[in-house]
Amino acid sequence: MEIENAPDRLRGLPSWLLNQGALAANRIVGEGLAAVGAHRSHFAVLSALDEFGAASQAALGRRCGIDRSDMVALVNALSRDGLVAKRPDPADRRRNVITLTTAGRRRLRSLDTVVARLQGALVAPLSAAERRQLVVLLRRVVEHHGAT
Amino acid sequence: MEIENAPDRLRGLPSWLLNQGALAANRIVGEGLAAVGAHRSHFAVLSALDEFGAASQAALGRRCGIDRSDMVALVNALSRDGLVAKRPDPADRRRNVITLTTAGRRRLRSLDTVVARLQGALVAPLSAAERRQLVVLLRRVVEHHGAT
DNA sequence: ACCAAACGTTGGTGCTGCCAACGTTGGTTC
DNA sequence: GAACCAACGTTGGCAGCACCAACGTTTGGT
Repeated sequence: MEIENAPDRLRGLPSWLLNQGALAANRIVGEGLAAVGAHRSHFAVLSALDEFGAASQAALGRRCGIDRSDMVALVNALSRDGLVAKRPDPADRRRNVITLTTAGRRRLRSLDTVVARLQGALVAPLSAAERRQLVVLLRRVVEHHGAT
Repeated sequence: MEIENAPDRLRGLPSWLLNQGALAANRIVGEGLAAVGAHRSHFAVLSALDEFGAASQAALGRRCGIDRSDMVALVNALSRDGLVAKRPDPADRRRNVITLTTAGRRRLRSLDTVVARLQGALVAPLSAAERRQLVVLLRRVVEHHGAT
C-alpha cells in the first residue's frame, strides 16, 4: 500500500506485522515467480513431490496447506506443462498418483534459485543471523497453530 | 488449513512462514474481534485517531494501510455505531474530518485488552523476550517495504 | 485564469482460502 | 455378503481482502 506514520499500537502488534509482512512477501515472491511463468503454489507442490516422492492430490494438499479442491486445477496446470504426471492409482482407484517428471525436477531446481533470490529481497534489511532467527520464531508460531 | 509434514523448502521459507502466520493471525484476531462485534480495521482506525487526533479519511487510510475507497464504508460503520464523528472540513471542503467520540475512546480501551489477549494466543509458544524480538525483526522487514 | 493534484465516493476486479455436495471407491463391522 | 462410514477427485460457489479506475468537487500553485 504505502503506509506513513502507522500508529504505535499497530507497529507493535504481531498480527498486524504478520499481515503487512505477508502482503510484501506475496507481492515480491508473486511477481518474481510470475516473471518466470510460475506461481507460489507451483513451487510448493513441486517441493513436496521432490522431498516426499509421488503422492495423491489430497496428500499434497495436506502437506502444502492447499485445499484439495484447489489442488485440482493446480495439478492439471502442472501436468499440462509436463512438470508432473497424473495417473490413476491402480492400488486405490479413488486416488491419483502425482509424479514429478524430469522436466519438473529441472524446473524446481530453476525455481529454487529464483525463490532464494526473492527471499533475499524480502528480508534484505536483516543480517544472516537475524534471518535465521526470524525463521525460527515464525516456525514456532506457525507450527503451534496446526502445521507439523 | 491443517498442515502435516510440510516440505523443508517451505518450512524454511520466510515468505511461506509469513503467509501461514498471517493466516493464523487473521483467524485468531478476526474471530476474537468478531465475537465482540468489532473488526481488525476498526481497531486500526480507532488507534490512528487516538494517537494522532482527528484526521481526514485519506490520512487515516495512509496511516493504517487501508485504501481510501475501502475507508468509506469503514468510517460510515464506525460513525453509525457512534464511535466516530464524520463532518465536512470547513477549512478544506474536499475533506471529511473524522473525530474520535467518547464512546469511541471507551471502545478502543475495551478493544485494547481484547487485542492484547489475542496477541498472546497468537504468539503463545514464544517467551516474552522472543515475542519482542519477533516484533523487532518483523518491523524492520515491514518498514523496509514501504511502511514508516 | 488555468492546470494539476487531492479528496470522497461508487463500482468493479482478481486472488485466495474455504465450504458443500456429488459420485466413486475402500475399509470396517455385523 | 450387507450396511455403513470415510476418503478421494471434482465441480461450483462464497466471502474477504487488497487494489484500481473513474467521476465530480475543491484546493493550491503558476
